[in-house]
Amino acid sequence: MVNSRFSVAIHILSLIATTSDKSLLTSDFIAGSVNTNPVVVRRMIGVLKKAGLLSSHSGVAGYELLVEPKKLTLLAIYQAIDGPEQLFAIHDEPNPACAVGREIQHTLEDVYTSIWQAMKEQLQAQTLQDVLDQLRT
Amino acid sequence: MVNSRFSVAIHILSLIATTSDKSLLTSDFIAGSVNTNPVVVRRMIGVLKKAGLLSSHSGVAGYELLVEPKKLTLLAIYQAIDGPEQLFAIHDEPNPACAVGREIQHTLEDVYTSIWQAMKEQLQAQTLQDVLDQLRT
DNA sequence: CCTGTTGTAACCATTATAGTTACAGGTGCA
DNA sequence: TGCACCTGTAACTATAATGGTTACAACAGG
Repeated sequence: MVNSRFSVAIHILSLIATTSDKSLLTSDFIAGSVNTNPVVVRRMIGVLKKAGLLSSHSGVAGYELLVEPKKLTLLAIYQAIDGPEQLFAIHDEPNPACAVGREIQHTLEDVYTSIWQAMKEQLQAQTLQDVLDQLRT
Repeated sequence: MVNSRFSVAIHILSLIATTSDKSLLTSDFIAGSVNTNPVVVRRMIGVLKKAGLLSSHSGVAGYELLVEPKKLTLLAIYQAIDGPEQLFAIHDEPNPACAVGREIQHTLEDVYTSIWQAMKEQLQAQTLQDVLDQLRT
């Protein structure tokens, strides 16, 4: 299982998108909703900020989305947090003296690339707005 | 990134499928190709055996596939090794007092389920035989 | 100036992973 | 029968990832 950063990132962005009073949006408040430590939130926000998804100002509460929820695909979020494109690790240095060992890495990469492509399509097809819509129902 | 067990499992099964002299197939030999420890191989083989994909006999060298490579989908292998169906962890106990916190888990599960379905289709579409064919080229 | 906030570095506890040692017990051959 | 070789499995270890935590410098605004 991959880590929970993608889940946390979506949670944070959803919270920012749905909170109209931006002054409420402190890392402490967000951490309370996510149920984690404020530093974990600030760390994640730093990453999302670097990717251009939101803005923040040192010393002052309030985060703002820089991309409309409708235009923010889950893929963009995934890439912002540098989610892995190779989902499965390939064991190091199989024996090149063996016919299978020599070619297995390349073959597995092809298999995993096809899986990643399928995943990517799913991530591309869903936006933060879709998530927000589901939250409301 | 998920662990390398899926990769190792495919490597092991490929090796068994392509080695005609079954008496060569000791955990030591396989470990040499995978480049790991024989115990790691025997452990993995134990899992694959439990899933009915191959047979082995205590004390005697030689493993045999119990399913034709053409009929052995990567999905079956994936399920044999108990690969995760939830690829992304969802953070525990978001705050139920918050509108987002209350619903986010359920929403994320839906998102991740759609991703898993897409992955599943890819895994279902490829067989061990496809892997073997790619190894030869 | 003081309070509350962000941004970061540093550190820690927990867990997963895979490698390793060790050994009991089966197999088959000299 | 004894030996060499194998499987199966338990137990332990080193390493790395993850997420939580403490600490603090710097900033903003009343």
